[in-house]
Amino acid sequence: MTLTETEAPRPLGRPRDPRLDEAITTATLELLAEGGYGALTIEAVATRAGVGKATLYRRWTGKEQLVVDAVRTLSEPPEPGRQADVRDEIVGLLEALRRKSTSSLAGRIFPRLIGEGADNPELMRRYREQVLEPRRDRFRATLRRGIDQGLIRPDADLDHVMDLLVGPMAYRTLIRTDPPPGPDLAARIVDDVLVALAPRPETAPRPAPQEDA
Amino acid sequence: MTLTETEAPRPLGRPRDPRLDEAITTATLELLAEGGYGALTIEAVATRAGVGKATLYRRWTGKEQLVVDAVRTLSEPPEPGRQADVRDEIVGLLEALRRKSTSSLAGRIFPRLIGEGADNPELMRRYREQVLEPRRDRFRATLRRGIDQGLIRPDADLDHVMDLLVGPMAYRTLIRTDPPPGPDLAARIVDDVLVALAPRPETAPRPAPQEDA
Amino acid sequence: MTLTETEAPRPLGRPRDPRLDEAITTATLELLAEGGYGALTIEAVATRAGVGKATLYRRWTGKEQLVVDAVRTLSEPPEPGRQADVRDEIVGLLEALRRKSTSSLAGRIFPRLIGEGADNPELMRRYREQVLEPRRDRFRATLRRGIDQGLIRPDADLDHVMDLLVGPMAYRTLIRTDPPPGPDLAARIVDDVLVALAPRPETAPRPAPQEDA
Amino acid sequence: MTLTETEAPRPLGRPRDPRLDEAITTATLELLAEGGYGALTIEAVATRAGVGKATLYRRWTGKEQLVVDAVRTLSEPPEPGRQADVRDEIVGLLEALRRKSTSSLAGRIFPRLIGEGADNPELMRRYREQVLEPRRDRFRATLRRGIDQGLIRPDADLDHVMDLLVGPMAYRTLIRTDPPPGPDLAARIVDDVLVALAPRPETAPRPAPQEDA
DNA sequence: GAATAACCGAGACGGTACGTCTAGTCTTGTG
DNA sequence: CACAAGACTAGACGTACCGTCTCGGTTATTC
Repeated sequence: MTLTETEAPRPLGRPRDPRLDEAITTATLELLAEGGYGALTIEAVATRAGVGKATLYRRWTGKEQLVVDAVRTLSEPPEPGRQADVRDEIVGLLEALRRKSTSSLAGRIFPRLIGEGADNPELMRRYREQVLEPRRDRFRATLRRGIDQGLIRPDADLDHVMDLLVGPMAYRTLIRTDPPPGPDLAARIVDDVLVALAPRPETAPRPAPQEDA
Repeated sequence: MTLTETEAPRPLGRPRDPRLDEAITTATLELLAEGGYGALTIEAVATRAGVGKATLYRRWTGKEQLVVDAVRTLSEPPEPGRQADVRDEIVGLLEALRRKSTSSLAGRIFPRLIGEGADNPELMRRYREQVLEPRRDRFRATLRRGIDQGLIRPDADLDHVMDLLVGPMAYRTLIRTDPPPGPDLAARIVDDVLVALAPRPETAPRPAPQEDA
Repeated sequence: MTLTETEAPRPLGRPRDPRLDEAITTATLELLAEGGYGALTIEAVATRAGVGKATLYRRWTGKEQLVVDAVRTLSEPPEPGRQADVRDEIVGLLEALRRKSTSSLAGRIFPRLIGEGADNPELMRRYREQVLEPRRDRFRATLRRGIDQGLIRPDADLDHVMDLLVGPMAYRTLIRTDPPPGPDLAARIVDDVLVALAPRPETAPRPAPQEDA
Repeated sequence: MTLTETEAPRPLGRPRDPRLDEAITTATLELLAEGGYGALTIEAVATRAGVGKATLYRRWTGKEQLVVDAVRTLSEPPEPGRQADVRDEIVGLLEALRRKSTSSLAGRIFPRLIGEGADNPELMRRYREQVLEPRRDRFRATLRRGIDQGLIRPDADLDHVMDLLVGPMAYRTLIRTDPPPGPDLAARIVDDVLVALAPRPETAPRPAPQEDA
């Protein structure tokens, strides 16, 4: 049974040189590191990569797409190491986010993507799928272990939980950047939020607002 | 006692036409609304405002400053109405943020500012001082009332509390924009977070993580 | 005695497809006719001929050579028909030149060759040898008949005579193109010039310039 | 009676710097002299003239117009000196044409203009009006003196006469460039052609072609 | 009321990057 | 080897903005 399946139709002509992808991506990241987004021009990337501009436009439609791809290769391993203690693992994930955002190149590029994304839904979609979602999957698995261990209510909406945990950290690294968030922030966020998420059947989740009316 | 004090030195020459500030700001906002940040060029602003480019550069040093100022005039009233119930008032403040971010012009401009700000600390500083801080002051006053009413622990770090409340909302409107946050999000955040902030002397703030070791 | 002589060394591999020469030449002429020299790009020729660019460069070194060859095939028959009257035959040759220059594709291409030739002696040489000289040979034969018939002085420099006859026509079709030369121009040139070339032993060819000295 | 007339409306804004016209023209001619038409790129002209590309495009619509203007300034004085003898003066004019065409920069540029002109009537028109016609006016005046002195028939069509004289020289400098025309060519052309143009009431202008029938 | 000084609209200026196009070469698989 | 397809480097094209400068001309204050 020789199922031919889809079988890539093998395009005609000279195939694209796969090494150029890397040369271009590297040049992109170098330029970003050296001069920020403002110094990232297509012409500079092409020159630094030793590549014609046409080669660049053949593979990416513009600067933003190029940056997304470059950043993706940069941010592959979101693995903070598996911890025995789920709470510590969550802290580790948040702390990894802080370190990445405050120190590295990614910390300069990420806000740009947010900015571009506001007028460019396609860019945002690609970023979400290729960068954000893989990380969220990783995070979600950890939270599931938290449920198994009785740390988190079994009926909790894990997406919402992630919003509560990641949101404050993102806010402090992107928007309220001054004073810069310290290394204890992750633990503070986790401890505060986990209180609310703890399985506590005997406590009313909402402390009677009518006392104020 | 007529203290002359600093007394503006009264500059020589023809004074600046104050109406032009408004014309320029209006043109800026219109262009942003029509074509996004990419369509916002100094030349287009000048043409639309019926003004020479020099007049623009006489008053602002560049595009970013112009945008910050324009946005500031746009976002003056952060007043969601004073509520009797503090909890409802906090929900109102967060919901106002969501509505602003998801619907209006500001929702397109704000991410751009974040992006520009990453490489432009001066821009970020101005934005923080002129837009962010006034809103935080407003929010902080509300939280103080929450302490007075016994809703929030008296020793809570209010800046941190704001991070916990605003962070998730910002995260959902800026970064994890899909699916878009709904009108119930503000209440969910507030209810979850306030549990953790409630004055609860008899409860350990951290629910014994050793059960997992 | 089978003398092997030069005996083409019979190249290895697949032989060149002779039909492609024609396909390329045809495509070249079509493009010239449609959009002029500016529309004649190597890529367009290759596409139209259904041929790879390499095939083109394998046979011609560049655009100019290609055009020369294409024009040559176009302008093969310079035969205006043999006339009994030599004077009429000369008129016919000049008139053929006028018609060719003012009406056809060649009239657009020929000036280009002149232009390219100024910086490209090799091109000019090929053009001269392959297009010009054959026509001059034809013309020269007619003039020889003119000498035989007593129309032209036997000691006349026929190359110079051709310059005197062809020059004015070329000038009117290439340079002083406005107003465009009419069908009577050939006869006017021939009649005027032949006066000077007539065998007239009793007349001094040069009307005594010493009267002015 | 204050006739307002047309009165140039005095354009708004900063006036164009007239020195740049010259800088650009000079750069154009230098580049043409150094590398021929192929080396003449708009970018090179702008760089050499120390000028932005926009400045160039503000004043000329393209490369051809720029070249025409540059050539015009180059070829202003077509004055070979007024000779007592009209015949010598005509020889001088033709010889000046030969020298210009075979030696100088103009000799490289002129053929290019012919080439471009074939597909670019507007360019040809400008060239004719700004370069050619002034020279022809000069030539025509000389021919009129020739009529006055009895050298040329009073009823001669002077435009046609110029074609007969200039045509052969142009042909030898532009098209049949090999062998290159020598310094005696002008005299040969003039002497031959003037025979045909001489006032000769007693001679039939056409030497009986019926002898050949 | 004349001088002075800064304002104003218009638009030229040197630069820089854009995205497209073509030239001429190189690299695939196929014949 | 030839061939079609098309990737590749190089670099010019003409356009768009940037931020500055230079005009003629307009308000204000100061002498």
